[in-house]
Amino acid sequence: MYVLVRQAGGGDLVVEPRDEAGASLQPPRRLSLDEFRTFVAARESWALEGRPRWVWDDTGHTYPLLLSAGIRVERCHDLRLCHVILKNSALTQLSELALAAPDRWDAASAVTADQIELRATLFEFDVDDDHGGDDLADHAADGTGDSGATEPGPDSRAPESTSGREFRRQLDAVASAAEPGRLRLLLAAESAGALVAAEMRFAGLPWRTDVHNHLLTRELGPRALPGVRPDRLELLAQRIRLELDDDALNPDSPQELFKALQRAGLAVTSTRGWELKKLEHPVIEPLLQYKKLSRLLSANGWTWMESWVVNGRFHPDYVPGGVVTGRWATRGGGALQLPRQIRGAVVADDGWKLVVADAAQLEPRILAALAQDERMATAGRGTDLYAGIVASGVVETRDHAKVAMLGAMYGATTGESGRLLPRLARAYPRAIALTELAARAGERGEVVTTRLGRSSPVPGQGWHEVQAQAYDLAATATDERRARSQARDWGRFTRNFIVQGSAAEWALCWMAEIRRELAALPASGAGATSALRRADAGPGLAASAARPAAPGRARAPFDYAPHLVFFLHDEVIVHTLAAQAEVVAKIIVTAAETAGRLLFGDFPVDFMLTVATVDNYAQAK
DNA sequence: ACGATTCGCGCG
DNA sequence: AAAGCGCGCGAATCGT
Repeated sequence: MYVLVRQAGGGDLVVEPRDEAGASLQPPRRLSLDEFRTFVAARESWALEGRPRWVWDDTGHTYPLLLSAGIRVERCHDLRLCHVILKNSALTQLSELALAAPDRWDAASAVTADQIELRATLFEFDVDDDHGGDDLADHAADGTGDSGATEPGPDSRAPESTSGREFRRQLDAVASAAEPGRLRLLLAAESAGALVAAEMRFAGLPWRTDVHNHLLTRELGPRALPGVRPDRLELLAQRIRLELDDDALNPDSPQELFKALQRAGLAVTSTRGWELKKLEHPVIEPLLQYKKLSRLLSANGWTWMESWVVNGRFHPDYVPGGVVTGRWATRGGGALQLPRQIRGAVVADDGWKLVVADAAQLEPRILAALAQDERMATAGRGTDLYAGIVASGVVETRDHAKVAMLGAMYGATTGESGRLLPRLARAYPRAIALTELAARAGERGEVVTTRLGRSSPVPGQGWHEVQAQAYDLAATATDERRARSQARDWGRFTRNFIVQGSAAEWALCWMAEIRRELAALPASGAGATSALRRADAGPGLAASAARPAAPGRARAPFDYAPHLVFFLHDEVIVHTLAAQAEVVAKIIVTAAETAGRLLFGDFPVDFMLTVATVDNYAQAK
């Protein structure tokens, strides 16, 4: 069963039950937020199979509102995210949805990205009453409570909402696909990811600003006024000026620095760290040190801390489906780039633990399964995959195995990676053939598709023009070179797309399973409550252990039950009461196995995890 | 003066 | 051009 949910003005919501085919079961009803909470609670208490899938335009828009009202749902269907998948998927190319002219569902992603400007107003959500207003007027007339007053179904006299139409269009598209099961799983996983993203943002990553400040002070020296370098940074700047004999040099300016390095007789082509590292000169060491520290200051210094950490929690804005491959992106705060240097500031609350889990060599394992390459899968069975490749005698060192594999998946042709590739191809012909196949398709401008059915974008108009130009009679050698190079670029993209995209699907399934199992844990009850009480009573603990609900915010389950707090492509963190850490770790491991089966059935590939139960993130790995 | 682009570097 | 994929972000720099 499905229930369509739309936000109405004044915080009300309009609900409309739909059957498996998307047909209306009851006329839409308008509910207040309180009524809606009761409505949801009743249905979420049903057995899992009976629980509805809540269908709405945009999880990132609607769900935060529900979360702050203390409402959690088990599963949803995110029309915006699912539309993008179905519109582009090679599996639904002939569906009405895919063939339709671009409409507001295609513009939706761009619009919401601009609309949502929550940086300064964490947790202050406005109800959207701009779109769907026309439908609302009709539905509002139905009143609340008197279900059955209107004839249900698409033949209903009231015009169907755009969301309702879109929903049925999406169900039709899925049903028309050759293997609807794959897409169904993908849409469910994508939508579950959207729920996770909203919940993680809502709960936040535990962040100790005092520890962060301590780390910064130790590295940089005490905080300085804006525009002034902290001591240690200034000292390094002085040394750099001295070594390069340039009193006025600003080491932050690549131009100035480049000239100064040249003057000092260093043959550099840029000021990049990796290039400097190869040089011998007294300025190199302080310069590299300076770069490292100045990066820390500008990217994750005190300013960052003050803008992104609220009440001991970092609330990054995750963007599910933000990357074409299906990976998440983030907006603001740089959550996917938290440098190792400051991970020590991610500290579990007192009496709590962080369970940090990371999928080991995820992408090569995904490749092995995609290609049904049993030899490669065997190399990774029960062990580090790269070590397994070494043990099979394919290459000499783990480092070689890794660089060769990455090169195969990214399309490296030169250097060490390129040299090792033939050995990999001999040992794992199926896997390497698959990457080559994907690359060739991309070079021809064709689309490739992930395991569950997410397809790569078609190269833009400019791309085709350049290709066409190379075939013109008047084509110059430059035209041809440009076309070839561009084709190879796109080939490397599609080569990587199938692996990165399928890995992203695995990760979504993994997370969805974790989320579901965590929610199914028996309420931690006495243990949790007493832990919180103790913390409340203890003066030293009060600040972090018992997190009082922020003003105007309902107390969410995340304040006492184990919950996901971070996700980074192939890594998750669960924040949990210490007593439950062990069962949480078990859930995470089992979820990885389940995700593997969901994607690849019985194909015997292991998805190994590194799991660590720690007090702070820096202790993991 | 200000938006767009480039550089450089953090993460997977 | 590091050696190949995908990102976000801040500061410097470019362009108008």
